[in-house]
Amino acid sequence: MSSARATSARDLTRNQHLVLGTLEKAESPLSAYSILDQLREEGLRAPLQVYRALDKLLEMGLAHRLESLNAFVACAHPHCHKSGLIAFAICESCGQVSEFSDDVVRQRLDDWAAREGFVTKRTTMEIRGACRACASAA
Amino acid sequence: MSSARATSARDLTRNQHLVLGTLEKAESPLSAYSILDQLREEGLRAPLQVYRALDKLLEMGLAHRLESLNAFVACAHPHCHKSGLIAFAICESCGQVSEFSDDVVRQRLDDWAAREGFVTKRTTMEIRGACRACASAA
DNA sequence: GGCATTATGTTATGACATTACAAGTTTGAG
DNA sequence: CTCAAACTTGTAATGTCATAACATAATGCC
Ligand SMILES: [Zn+2]
Ligand SMILES: [Zn+2]
Ligand SMILES: [Zn+2]
Ligand SMILES: [Zn+2]
Repeated sequence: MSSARATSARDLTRNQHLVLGTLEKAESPLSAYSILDQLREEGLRAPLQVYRALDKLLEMGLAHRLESLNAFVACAHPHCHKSGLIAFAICESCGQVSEFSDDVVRQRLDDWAAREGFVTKRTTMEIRGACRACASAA
Repeated sequence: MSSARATSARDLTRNQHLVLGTLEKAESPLSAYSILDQLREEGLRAPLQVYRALDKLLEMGLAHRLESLNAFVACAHPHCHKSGLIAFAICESCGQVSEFSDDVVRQRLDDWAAREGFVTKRTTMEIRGACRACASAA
């Protein structure tokens, strides 16, 4: 099998496909358990089924984990993650998440790491606050 | 009462003092439950006693929460948090945490927020990897 | 004292994540 | 084809992190 959709390195399994679909339809980050609840009628029953799918999706760069929320989102830019450092702005009012990157920031952190001899494996950067719409509504 | 130690705005309560002391003695971030375990002999019994103390310590800037670990550390620079943005480098091998700040990074994020109309409340920035000692040992 | 405010103690519960084991699928060597 | 290795899935139980709800005690102001 395996026809068109070359998502990344390989095709998705059924569970991975279901989980990613749920994340893509959502307007806000979802916890693993709320993903599970939305997929009960598809036959999923245990948290591990979701966590296993999420692990692979994170590896492939198709989803991200928001550490400050213990929640997950589908990647907003599946095709351009060259930067290597992604930042998230999370609206605490409406839940919307914006994904962006900044080469200057990446460079400054790389410089710091080089000076300190620190070998970076992964960086998380999360800005919490209110998006334009919610900020002006308040 | 209340003599010398003007930690911040006010003196610490007994529980706050115990929790902060535990964090300061630790060489790595501690979870709330491991703080609790270390304070059983001081009379603490329930998670909430620790979480309440931590909440106040975070407010006062005497401790920080590491979102990517669900753990807490004592602040390394209690007297100079003017920058408003603190980054943490966490060694996944030895657990050591370095706390630093970078005005250029802060400025870039402020600029992004200004462009987007995003009102920032709080920013977390955590670099995971290996410190110099552990990286060269490996 | 009387009353508001703040800190504490205790139990129960909720939310997030993993361990351990069993069973089914796929794939490819022989 | 047959068998076994490698991988994926299913399930139950457990572990870890955090808060809700309620009761009690100390503190400070009038
Ligand atoms: Zn992305
Ligand atoms: Zn919003
Ligand atoms: Zn600090
Ligand atoms: Zn180290």
